[in-house]
Amino acid sequence: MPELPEVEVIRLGLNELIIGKKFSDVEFDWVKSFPNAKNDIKLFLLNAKVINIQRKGKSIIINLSSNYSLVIHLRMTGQLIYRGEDAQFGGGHPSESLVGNLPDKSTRVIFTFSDKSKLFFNDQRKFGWVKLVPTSLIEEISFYKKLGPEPLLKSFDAVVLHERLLRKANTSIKAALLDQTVLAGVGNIYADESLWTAKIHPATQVKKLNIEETTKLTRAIKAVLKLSIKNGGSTDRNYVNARGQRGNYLVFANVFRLNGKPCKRCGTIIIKIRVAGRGTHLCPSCQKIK
DNA sequence: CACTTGACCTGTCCGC
DNA sequence: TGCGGACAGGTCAAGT
Repeated sequence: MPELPEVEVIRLGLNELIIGKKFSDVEFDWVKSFPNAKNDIKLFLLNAKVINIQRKGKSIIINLSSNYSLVIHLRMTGQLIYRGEDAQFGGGHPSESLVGNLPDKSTRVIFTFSDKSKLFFNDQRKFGWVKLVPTSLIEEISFYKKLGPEPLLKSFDAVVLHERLLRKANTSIKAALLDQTVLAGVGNIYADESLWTAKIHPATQVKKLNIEETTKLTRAIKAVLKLSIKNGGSTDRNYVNARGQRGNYLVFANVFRLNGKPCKRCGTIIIKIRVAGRGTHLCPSCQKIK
């Protein structure tokens, strides 16, 4: 669920909250949530300071003064929540947080900074992970080697998307958009929203798209992602930002989770089908299969 | 080789 | 009320 906009909103929050802070302790009980921690944390995490925070696709990279980096993937249900030193509720605004006292039963890793504030990695379904890797080796991570272009860069345009789609000619456009090697950061919510905006049926074979449709789709992807970031991302089930607050994008959603409701463009009832093994929402009038 | 399916997990919801 | 099963959907490994 955390897709590009949600991860970007977390990054922006962490940028305000933890830059310059020094790690003083780390605790974890679920080994798979922090698989390589044992070997390296004492030398390269404790006493290291946070230099800056990046995002690549749906992952977060916290660069440290030790020339190591924490690489974090939230997968389905991961959360990164900062709490100030003065309260478990954090920041003195418990009512703003969707999350109660921390740690709770889905807390997997607890980072403590030297000022006693904490960063909690919560992950109900345990699919997410934190890894500590040398900063110089980040580009060698196989996931990053294969990762497609960032859709919000100016350099990402219809020509680039068309090129990336060439080797996926026989699959559906929805499967292609979800494929992180085609482009980075789009997941189920924004794939459905972008395809509705561009008036393309999600099951359309990639090779049947013309340049006009690819251009519309490129614009739609950028617009949808930007609107979501502006509104704090999508809280479908349990996404929260670094302050534990929910996002508001789904107020603006046009199809996602709106099956049974009228299409905002034409009034036809939105349906939910399965495409590429995923729940897929579309307007059967606006988005015709070719 | 391209593409699909299953595994990884837990919580929620639905039908019986 | 309890219980089994479907479902949620990101990524990798295994299978077709």
